[in-house]
Amino acid sequence: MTSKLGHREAKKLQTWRSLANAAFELAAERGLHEFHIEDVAERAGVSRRTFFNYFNRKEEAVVAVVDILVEDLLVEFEQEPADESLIDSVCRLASRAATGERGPRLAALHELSNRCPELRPYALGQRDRMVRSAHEVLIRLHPELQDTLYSWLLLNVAVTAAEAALEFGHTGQPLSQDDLRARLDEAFDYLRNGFRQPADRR
Amino acid sequence: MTSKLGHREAKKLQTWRSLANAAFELAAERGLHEFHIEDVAERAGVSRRTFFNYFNRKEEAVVAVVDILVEDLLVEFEQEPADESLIDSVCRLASRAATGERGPRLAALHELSNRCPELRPYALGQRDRMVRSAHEVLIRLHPELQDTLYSWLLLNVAVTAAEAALEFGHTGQPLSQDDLRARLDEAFDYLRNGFRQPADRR
DNA sequence: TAAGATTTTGCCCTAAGTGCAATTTTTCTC
DNA sequence: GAGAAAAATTGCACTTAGGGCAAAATCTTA
Repeated sequence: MTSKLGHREAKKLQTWRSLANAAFELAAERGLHEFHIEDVAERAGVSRRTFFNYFNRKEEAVVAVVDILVEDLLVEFEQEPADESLIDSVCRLASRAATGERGPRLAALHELSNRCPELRPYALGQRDRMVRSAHEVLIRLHPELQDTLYSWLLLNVAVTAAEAALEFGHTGQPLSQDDLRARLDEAFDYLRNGFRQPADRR
Repeated sequence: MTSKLGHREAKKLQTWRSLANAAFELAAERGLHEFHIEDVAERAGVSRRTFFNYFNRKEEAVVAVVDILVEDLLVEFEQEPADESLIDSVCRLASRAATGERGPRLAALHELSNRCPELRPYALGQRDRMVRSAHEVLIRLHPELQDTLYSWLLLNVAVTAAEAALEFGHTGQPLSQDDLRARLDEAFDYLRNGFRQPADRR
């Protein structure tokens, strides 16, 4: 990740991460409106003006933690066995995204954007960028799928499925890892076999 | 729509629409940054302060036109024949959303949010709210699907399909109605029959 | 038509957001 | 390793967003 970066770029990445983490923590602790950009800068050990060199608004910084969480996912995705069914690869990708250590932090952000409606658009923007990055990787792995509806739909649908699995328990308490995996399996079963009426399938 | 509203509420709706339209027009004419909220208020014939009684930010007002475009769609959706396959209903809903007179304006907003990255999060937020509204209608029609992954996934996937069909021609010129319908059919074919590899299907 | 409820508006203040130039930090070259 | 070049950080100034508050205007109801 940080492997081949000069000192300068490493430091930039470092402050970027500090700012993103600080913003996320503050939002999680106090709520989106109960802190100022100056607070974020201070916690990140940097000046207010510098914050604006990295982000345009508070909300952007808060959701940016997702980038930190998923960057290694894309690397793993790029190394999937090429002979495997694409949908299996994507399914495992989505599964890894929603489970493991990532789960709690993603869920926290998710809950945060439920509590603060102003945050939601930016969370969605983040999701959108994530899908596009994944799509680029996918096209690099399968150039023959360039400009096909299939590739784009598959990824969007996979992320939607993962989200739905995450969000589905509207009950407040987080899902267990097993429950989450079961939901993901259900969702991907629809993807594999088509959206017939649920009644048809039972 | 406007049928059973008192004079007061009708007027509120009226100014809401004026503001949304004014914001959208200004954004389309000049670009998102080349006008101020004061301009929106002026064009809508209302004070600057009043703008903030309806929207929190410029971007919200710009994307709000979508609400005006889709409100009648949901009414139609609610009146679908109950004995029809749900996926057929949803498919027709998506098709109606993307084609006809709505198409150009939705495409315009879409293009606008490509030109102005700051707008994109709010466009996504709008889409999200739209899906949720549709989901509420769907649950009213099919209460047995409440709290199922199926209903939520189906709708998300349908909208994604419609969007992908709209967006897919990245070529600048808008798609013909026939092309668009063909893409929608392709997308919904995946939904009906599952996401096998494209190669498996030909 | 008068009292009550709701919306609009103006005033004012804080914080967001940005250009610019000075300053500090890193990189490059010899 | 010293000094020039490049890039990042910072402070300062200034415009606009965003929103609280109370007065004015408008609508509703009896």
